[in-house]
Amino acid sequence: MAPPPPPPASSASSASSASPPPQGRTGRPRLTSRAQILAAARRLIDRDGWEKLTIRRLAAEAGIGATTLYHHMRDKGDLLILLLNDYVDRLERPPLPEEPRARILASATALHDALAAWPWAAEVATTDGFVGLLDESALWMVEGIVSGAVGHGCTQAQAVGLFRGVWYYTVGEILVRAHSAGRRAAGGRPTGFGSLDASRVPHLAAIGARWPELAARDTYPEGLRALVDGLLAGATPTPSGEAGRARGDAG
Amino acid sequence: MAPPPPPPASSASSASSASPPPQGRTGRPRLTSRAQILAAARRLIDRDGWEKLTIRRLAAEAGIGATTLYHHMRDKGDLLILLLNDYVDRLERPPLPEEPRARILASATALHDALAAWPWAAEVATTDGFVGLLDESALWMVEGIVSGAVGHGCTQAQAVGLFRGVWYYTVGEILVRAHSAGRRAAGGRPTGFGSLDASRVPHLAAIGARWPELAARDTYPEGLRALVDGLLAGATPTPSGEAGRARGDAG
DNA sequence: CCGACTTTTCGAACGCGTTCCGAAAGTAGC
DNA sequence: GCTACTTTCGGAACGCGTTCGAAAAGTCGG
Repeated sequence: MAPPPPPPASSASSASSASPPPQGRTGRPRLTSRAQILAAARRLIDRDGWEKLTIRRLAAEAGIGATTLYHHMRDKGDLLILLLNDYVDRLERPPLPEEPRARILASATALHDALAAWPWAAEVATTDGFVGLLDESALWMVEGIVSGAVGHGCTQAQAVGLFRGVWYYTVGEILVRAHSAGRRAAGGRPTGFGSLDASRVPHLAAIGARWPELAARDTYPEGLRALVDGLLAGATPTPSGEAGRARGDAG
Repeated sequence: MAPPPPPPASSASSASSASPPPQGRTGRPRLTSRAQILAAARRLIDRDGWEKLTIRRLAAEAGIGATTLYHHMRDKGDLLILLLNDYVDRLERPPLPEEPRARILASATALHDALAAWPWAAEVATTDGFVGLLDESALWMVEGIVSGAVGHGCTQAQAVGLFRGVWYYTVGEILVRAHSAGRRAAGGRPTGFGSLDASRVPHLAAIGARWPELAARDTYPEGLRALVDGLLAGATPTPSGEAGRARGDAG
């Protein structure tokens, strides 16, 4: 029954720093470093757009065979996470508020904005253990949410639960936004709103043609506030360790 | 700035009923009906599993050429939505509570459970205008959420906003769950929890190895309740049409 | 110097979703 | 019975992510 969502880990398949083992290594030496591949990927994206980032094109840009790339990364998702860490690394890190609730909201908004500004985030954001694949330089957003929850009096379990709720809501918004934008860029129909049976779905029929207008608004902040307030209200305000663990969580 | 999320429409590219134009039609007559294709798809899924549902295999199962399928549906996403509607049609429709908040929760849970039980939902749930592609026999879940919101005193804008919040949260949970389950089925590493810098991310470091255990719990219901309560609390309780539209929504 | 051993490189191939375009098979008008 | 016209059919091909296996290029122990 319990779904297995993103757990963190220090360094998984895709580490961040280019490990320096050019000394006394056995086997054929590499002709291309990971840094060179990432640089080629950035060049390719800047020049042709991120949807043109394919394995073969990247290999051509880097001047190597396509299959050689698979000795530097497990699959394309790995490459995207590498690029994401690289992108977040360059991001400036704003100061977070001290007040717990404000810190949660600021951290979540930073997380959301980082993903929203990264058009190809949708392709990896739901990877198993995604959060655990982030560099420590990106984990400050997760830390901000968890620390805010703990600072408000949540137990560890409640804090992780709050983060997961925020994560689900955020990643859902990002993915729907990304796919809508993609289709909208293509020649999509305006999705008018035709004949709904008013006796079966009266409220939807009443909204009718207004739906597209209403659904086009950016309601992420309101939803985030509502979610966080609701979760914080359900959390025990006893700041002592694990007390009251039976309340407010899946018992 | 405003993202364009799922708007409904009565019947888009993928209608539900097999239209009956076998009379006086010009052009070459079809050898295969849409119903036959869907039946072949269900057969294929039941026999080999849904991950084996590919265009070519489906064509072979239906006894037609692969490219012929594209005269019956726009693309594979269309096929999946056809199958989803077909699946939801057979679903029993539980009675919904009268009380607005309870109706919202019941409708959202039904939506969530329907998607969660449909393993390939993740591939289409974020399609642009997804909700609008649903048959009326599936829209009762959306109607339940919107009607609950309106019944609580929300304006149309607030009701649509509430639905979108619930939709984002739900689809995020579904997608993360689906991708986690997929990887976990394969030989995934246990995602332990290595060495985090306690001075940079103290709370994450403190949680440490407990994260997987805490993240494995099913916290969807708590998050849903929190989100709905928060959004209802922010909505104006004036049940008169569009009054108070400036409050609680994107002004 | 020479065979193990290890690692990298990459051409060939697979199955995928999808597009192109010519051939086939009907109806409609004459 | 012909000639349009319209629609369906499906083989060929494209680019995609990914796997396989053989060749290449180093280190190491003797």
